[in-house]
Amino acid sequence: MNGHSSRRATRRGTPTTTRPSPARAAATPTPDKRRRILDAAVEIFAARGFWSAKVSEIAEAAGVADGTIYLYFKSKDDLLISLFEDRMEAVLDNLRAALATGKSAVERLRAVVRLHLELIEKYPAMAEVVTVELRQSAKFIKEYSNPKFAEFLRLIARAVADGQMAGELRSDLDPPLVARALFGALDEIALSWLVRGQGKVDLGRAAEQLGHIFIDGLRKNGNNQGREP
Amino acid sequence: MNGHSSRRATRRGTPTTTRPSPARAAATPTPDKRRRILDAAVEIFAARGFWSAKVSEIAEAAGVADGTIYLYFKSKDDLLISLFEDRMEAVLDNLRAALATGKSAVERLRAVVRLHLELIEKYPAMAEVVTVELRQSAKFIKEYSNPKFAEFLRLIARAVADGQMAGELRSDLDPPLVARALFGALDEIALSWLVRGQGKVDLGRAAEQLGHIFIDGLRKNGNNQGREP
Amino acid sequence: MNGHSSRRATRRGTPTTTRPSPARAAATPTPDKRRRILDAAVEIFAARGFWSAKVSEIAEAAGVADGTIYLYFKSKDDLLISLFEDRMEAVLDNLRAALATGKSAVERLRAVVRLHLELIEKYPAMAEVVTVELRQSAKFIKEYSNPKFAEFLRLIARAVADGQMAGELRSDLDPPLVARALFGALDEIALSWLVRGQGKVDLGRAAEQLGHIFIDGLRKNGNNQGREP
Amino acid sequence: MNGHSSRRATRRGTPTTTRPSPARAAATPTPDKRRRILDAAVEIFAARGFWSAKVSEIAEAAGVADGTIYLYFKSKDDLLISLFEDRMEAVLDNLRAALATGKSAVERLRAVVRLHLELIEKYPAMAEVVTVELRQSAKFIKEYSNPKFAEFLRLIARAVADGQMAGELRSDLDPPLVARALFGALDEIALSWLVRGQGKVDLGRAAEQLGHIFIDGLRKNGNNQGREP
DNA sequence: GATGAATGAGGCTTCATTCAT
DNA sequence: AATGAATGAAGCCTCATTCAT
Repeated sequence: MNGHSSRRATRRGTPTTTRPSPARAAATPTPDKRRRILDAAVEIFAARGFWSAKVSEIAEAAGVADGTIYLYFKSKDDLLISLFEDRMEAVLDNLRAALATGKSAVERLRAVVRLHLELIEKYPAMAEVVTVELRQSAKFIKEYSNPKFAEFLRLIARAVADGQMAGELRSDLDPPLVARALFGALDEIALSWLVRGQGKVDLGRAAEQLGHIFIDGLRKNGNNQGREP
Repeated sequence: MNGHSSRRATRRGTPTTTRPSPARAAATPTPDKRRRILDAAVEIFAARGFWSAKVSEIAEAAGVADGTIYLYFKSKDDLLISLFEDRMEAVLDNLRAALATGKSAVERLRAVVRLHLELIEKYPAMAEVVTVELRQSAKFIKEYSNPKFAEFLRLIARAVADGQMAGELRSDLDPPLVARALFGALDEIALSWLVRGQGKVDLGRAAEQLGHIFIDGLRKNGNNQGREP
Repeated sequence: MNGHSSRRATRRGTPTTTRPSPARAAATPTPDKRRRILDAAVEIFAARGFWSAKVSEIAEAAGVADGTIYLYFKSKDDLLISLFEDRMEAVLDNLRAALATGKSAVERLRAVVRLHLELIEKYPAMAEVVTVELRQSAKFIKEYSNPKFAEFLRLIARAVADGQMAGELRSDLDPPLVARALFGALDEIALSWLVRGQGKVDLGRAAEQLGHIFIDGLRKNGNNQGREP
Repeated sequence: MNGHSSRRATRRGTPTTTRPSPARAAATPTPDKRRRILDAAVEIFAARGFWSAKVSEIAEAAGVADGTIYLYFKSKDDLLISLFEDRMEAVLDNLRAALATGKSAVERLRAVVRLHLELIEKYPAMAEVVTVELRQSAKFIKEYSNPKFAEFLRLIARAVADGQMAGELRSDLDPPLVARALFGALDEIALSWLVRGQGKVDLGRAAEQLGHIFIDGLRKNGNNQGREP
């Protein structure tokens, strides 16, 4: 999120302020054009999907000329990749915050679920891109290794492993697999919320229930004693 | 999926020749062209993704002319939709078989997980399309209601509800939400298996663990008594 | 000229007659589309130069759709290359005819000059492309070896060598260098005729004089005895 | 060469600094920017051809900003034209020197050939531009009259005419045509040397032989008595 | 004068779809 | 029904040129 300047396209450096005069906060000629393009791109990609989105639409939404996009990104593909990395950073920050929350593993995992869905709720376009477009075509799933997403899974897996070592969680389960299952569940819930139109699904309640499912399971009279009404 | 291809129709029976020129060898008797096209489409869509796949590639793989595809499908979009519905029928059959398996709700859900992953393992291209392309661009998630997939979720949700009514499963959870969570988890596992290259992930073991997670939860000393080593 | 089918672009073969019925000379659906495109291309390239020529202009001049060009040629570059090879074949045929003409080396070389300029006069657009565009940018002079042109020079050089061995021509001169010098002179004359607008320069007279220069030299009272008025 | 054209008023006098910032190290005193741009342009045009060359490449090679080029030249076209005129001046100077050399017409023409090829050898990039790019697209051959080149041909033609009037050269040949033929031969030799990579062709020997061809012709026992080994 | 970020018109090329055979 | 050559709309990207600083 912060300072992810990767993938500059032209030989010219970042279009920073022409003159770096000390007390010059505003009036920069092109303050954050890259950011404006990224922000426009999330919206357009979310609304129309990567393949249907036209570069010129993004340019228009960003309030720049078509060609300007290519001063900041090598290609339309590069724009999507950069967008992933940029937004995944926010997702990761959110995840890290969730994992820093509680004391017990159980509490931390519940927080992961809750905060992730809250993030989705707050930034639906970002969610759309990260959730839907992420799975996209071979081009981006197979040929692009997606390190940020790998990090996402790794953090969850580590939290699970910690819980196992602390004796809180059963240890006969693969942490990476648990991480994938949890992410898959979260992602599917998010997708249904995005697609159904936000309103038919209550993400807050969904978070609570997802916690129950993963922590205590579906079986009656299990870990969930005392929680049933 | 088995009758592959040929690239040129093997004639048989009546001389379908457009114009009865004497020695006409390639007259194409049109046996099951639609099926051949669908079979070719799964492979191509799975390998290259919907947007990158070219109609002519599918035609070539199916052993028909480009134009022939349009005798059976209205458009490339329609081909994808038809493909979904066709393959989802197989997925649904598989699901129905799973739900008819055991006696208890718990057993049935475990079977769902196991059989679904077995199906994935058996037909990776189909899985690729159903799993990855399904999420595809807004075009198909938003504008197309996808009735087969809805049926898929409904069947699982009903099984959960049945388990709740039978007192086997805790009843404070929304069956539809549980269905989505379970599907999401399954789907993500499937995806990782598809993408990682089959071999690094053991789907059989994954099925078993997914069952534990959903039925008994992650918490130690919960429903899972007696199962830990 | 004859049968130079090189560089077919698509996977489909040469769009030959649909049905090769024996006595079928006319009515071929796409008889010579490739030829029509090449013919249009000479005109457009000659008139505007390769870089300024637009593919759509060529398509229009050929009476085909833009995309059709790409059924026959891989790219605009390929179109130019193919054009060279096609027209150089005509130039080579012409050269071969010239070299087969007379008995003595001197007569043959005079014929080369005369027939070459006659060809230029007859097909100015072809000449423009072969003469001007041939020299073009690095792309086509350096990266493309231009075998037909090499053949052109080789044939002249061989004729010179033959003349030397026959004792007709002085033997202290490099045949390849003589070939280049002769071609350069011819080419420059052609160019000036093309550029000046045909009419100010009399190519017939030019041919005669070029013959004198190369065969007998500029010096007075030399080989040219008896020819001065 | 000197004082050419300018296309932009050269200012003088007042301190040109935009803002008199104290420690401005790279204020570029604008010494000879125009020359630096031209020098960079020869190299770039020679290496990549006019149409492939990018203005920004030239700017970079010249060590100036893109926009600066437009302070000295109206357009990319104008830059090429100016470059021609600039370098042709050098070529003309060289030609004038050659023509001032010997006493007899024959000696002067031999000197023209020799000195021209020596110039080519010394400044290949210049030669590339003058030789290859000169012929370039209709845009520059047809719409631009190229006065310097006309002067080049005129000087040679005049030398030929002088030789004819002095009785040294045969007078049944058109001096302008002889000039074109000689230039064409020279140019083709130069081109082959440029393209073949310098080394495979010996320009010194080529000059000597070209002299023989043009002065004495190819025919044995002609003007060239006593010169054959 | 100098800069270089921004512009935006324009071209090559792709590919879903059509239709004469 | 089947073919596959032809179509032509549309999009990504380039790059000469401008202009605010």
